[in-house]
Amino acid sequence: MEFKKRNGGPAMGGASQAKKGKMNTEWEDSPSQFEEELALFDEMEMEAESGEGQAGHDVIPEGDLFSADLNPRWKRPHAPPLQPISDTLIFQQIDLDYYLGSAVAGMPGQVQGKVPIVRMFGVTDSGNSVCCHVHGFAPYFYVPAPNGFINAHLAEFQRELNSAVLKDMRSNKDNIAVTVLAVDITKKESMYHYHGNKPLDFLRITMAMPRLIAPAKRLLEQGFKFANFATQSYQAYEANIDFEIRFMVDSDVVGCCWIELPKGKYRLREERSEGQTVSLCQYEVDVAWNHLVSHPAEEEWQRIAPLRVLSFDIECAGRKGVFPEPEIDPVIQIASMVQRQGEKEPFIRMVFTLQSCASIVGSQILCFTQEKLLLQSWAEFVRTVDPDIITGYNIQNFDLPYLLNRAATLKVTCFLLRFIYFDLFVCVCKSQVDKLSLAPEDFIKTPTGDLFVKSSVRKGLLPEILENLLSARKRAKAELKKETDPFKKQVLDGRQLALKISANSVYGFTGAQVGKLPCLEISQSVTGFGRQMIEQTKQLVESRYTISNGYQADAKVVYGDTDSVMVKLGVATVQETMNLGKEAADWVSSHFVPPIKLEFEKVYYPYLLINKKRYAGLYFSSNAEHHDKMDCKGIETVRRDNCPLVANLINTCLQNILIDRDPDGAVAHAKEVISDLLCNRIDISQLVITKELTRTAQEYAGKQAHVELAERCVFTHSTTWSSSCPNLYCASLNPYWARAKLRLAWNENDLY
DNA sequence: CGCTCGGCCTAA
DNA sequence: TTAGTTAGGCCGAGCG
Repeated sequence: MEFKKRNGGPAMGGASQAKKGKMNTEWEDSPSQFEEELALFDEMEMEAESGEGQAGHDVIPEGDLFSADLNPRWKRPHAPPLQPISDTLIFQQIDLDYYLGSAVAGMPGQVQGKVPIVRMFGVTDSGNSVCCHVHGFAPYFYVPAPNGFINAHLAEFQRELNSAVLKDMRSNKDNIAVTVLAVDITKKESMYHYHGNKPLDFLRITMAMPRLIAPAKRLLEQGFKFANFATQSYQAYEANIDFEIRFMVDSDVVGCCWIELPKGKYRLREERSEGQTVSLCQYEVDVAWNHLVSHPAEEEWQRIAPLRVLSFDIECAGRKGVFPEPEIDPVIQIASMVQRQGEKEPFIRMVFTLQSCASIVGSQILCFTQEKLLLQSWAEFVRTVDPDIITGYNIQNFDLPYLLNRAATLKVTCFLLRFIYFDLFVCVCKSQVDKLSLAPEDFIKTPTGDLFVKSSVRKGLLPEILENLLSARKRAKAELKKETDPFKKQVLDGRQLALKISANSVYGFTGAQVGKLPCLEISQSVTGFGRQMIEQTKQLVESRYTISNGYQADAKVVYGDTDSVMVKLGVATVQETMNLGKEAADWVSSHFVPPIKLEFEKVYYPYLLINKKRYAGLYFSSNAEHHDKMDCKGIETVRRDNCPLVANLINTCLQNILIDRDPDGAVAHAKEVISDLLCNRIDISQLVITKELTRTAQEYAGKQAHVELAERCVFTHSTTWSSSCPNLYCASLNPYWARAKLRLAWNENDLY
């Protein structure tokens, strides 16, 4: 479940990112509009419930344990009987992992000892939960077959490798008898480089369990001998593929896709009492890996099952100034909401509190006199609600571990919830050009001198992946256009964005030094092409858009970085600049080989170019009458290693310059701020930003810290004027702690 | 004072 | 066990 793995919330930088335990000493929020809405909601809820004969109160008297009978609506929908012989089982898979377990009778694969079993958790259209055990899939990798290797050698190779791996084991807790399940010969080509479209013999080596892949690879690479073949090193291929991923690729399963188990092709585990089932799911089934059907996420298979999402947040009674510790500080409140995927409102809002608590609008409250009962009861609540997804702000790093540790400290029995806690390119070497007798028109040389064969000779793997991604995005965009349901629209928009990001990231991982598919030639060639294209664009634009060609001004490329160029076209209005910019982009594109093209993106007016990777400007994209925003790149205003005083000052000065067109006003403002600083009229919190400062302030805890910090800041500050450049104004502050150097400099020539 | 280096953060 | 990249600006520290 990806949602659970991630840290929630915005990045705030540094160690203080970790969620703080909250103190319950003060209530700072005043009644808000949100609360009024909740009150309204509550009234409606009351009315609805009284019709069903529900209790009207929302605060449950102290001491009551949560009971599943409290509200039957909270339970997952009843699961109708399932007949594997006549019923097809279809569910959306939301989590996938594997474990080592005993083979199940009637399922394929090894029978003896522990075998790897893939486990999928999912939800049906009717909201019933499914745990599906998938049998018979084993991990494998490849090595090139040595010269002279024939089928008759397979058995000997397998036997030798098997005993080598067995001998290599330090202990054999699982009593593994067989390590190498199979070896067969297949025709394959290495993805790296072009080999003249001639697949070679590779040995596909299937192991009994995933953790045997690494030792087998190591033994083969170190030098392996069998039969009459000399000791040699075998290079392993695809030995670094995670078992889950291997399974997903081979069975066409992708994240959160829909899975179909055809009738008659799976078994239902029924006897709960005999311990057959291992999960709390309503249906627990076994299936052979080659019998499950995975549906590509297109059309109706893009829908989302009615997943149950629990979000929660805990409050601890911390000691003053100390981060709460589960061994000491009690959990005093757990607020939980549960919502079904696709519904607008949560159908459960529950607050579990220690001691009494005022009524909270919109929520039901359970009060406890003992913390132990609170935790026990909440665990029971979660089991009843049976969420598919558990989420919350940083719960993975704070709330969940805290609850588990606290429950252990208090010796709460049955707290341990059954959380799923989730336990190329052508695929050329220069020396090969002669060998494979490639004609010059068969390959191209990139700006970095690397050679790639053209797709007419052999289409690479990466172009294939990219084409698939881009065409899938095209389809998603087309569906988005005709879709009217706003919710489905969101899903489709997310899908097309994800596909775009995936396509862009293809380049990224070829540059990774340690990764699944490193290829420096590709990443360097990509950047090389980028540089070349910028250069070409500059030549083209500056040669065509000139006064002598009848244009208003000589165009000038003012700035460019990696994949973009800023052109000063010299026309009077933003609208004219947009028109000319679009025309120029199309014209330049016509000089590039498709699908490469130059796109018009935006107009900056005015544009303050401070340095490479540092500029600001008013950003116009669609409407020439109004700028969308003041865009700042790389400047103090967007950097987090400056105190707010600096960012605010620079921001105001930029507004003066760009929006008000008043550079003198900017200087005046900067002088005023410096003067305020000198006269100690600046709020110290404007200077507090660095981690060190924040920490120091916490240590002092209280006003005393502010006084001390203020004294030190004023004591250490100094100002300097630059005599050489009247437009450069500089003041440095507190060199010891806060990086608070103010700098404001511009040159009229830099303003476009 | 000027230079280089490492640390940090951003652009793309 | 776990991992996208390079280019580049600015600051502070250390050195001669």
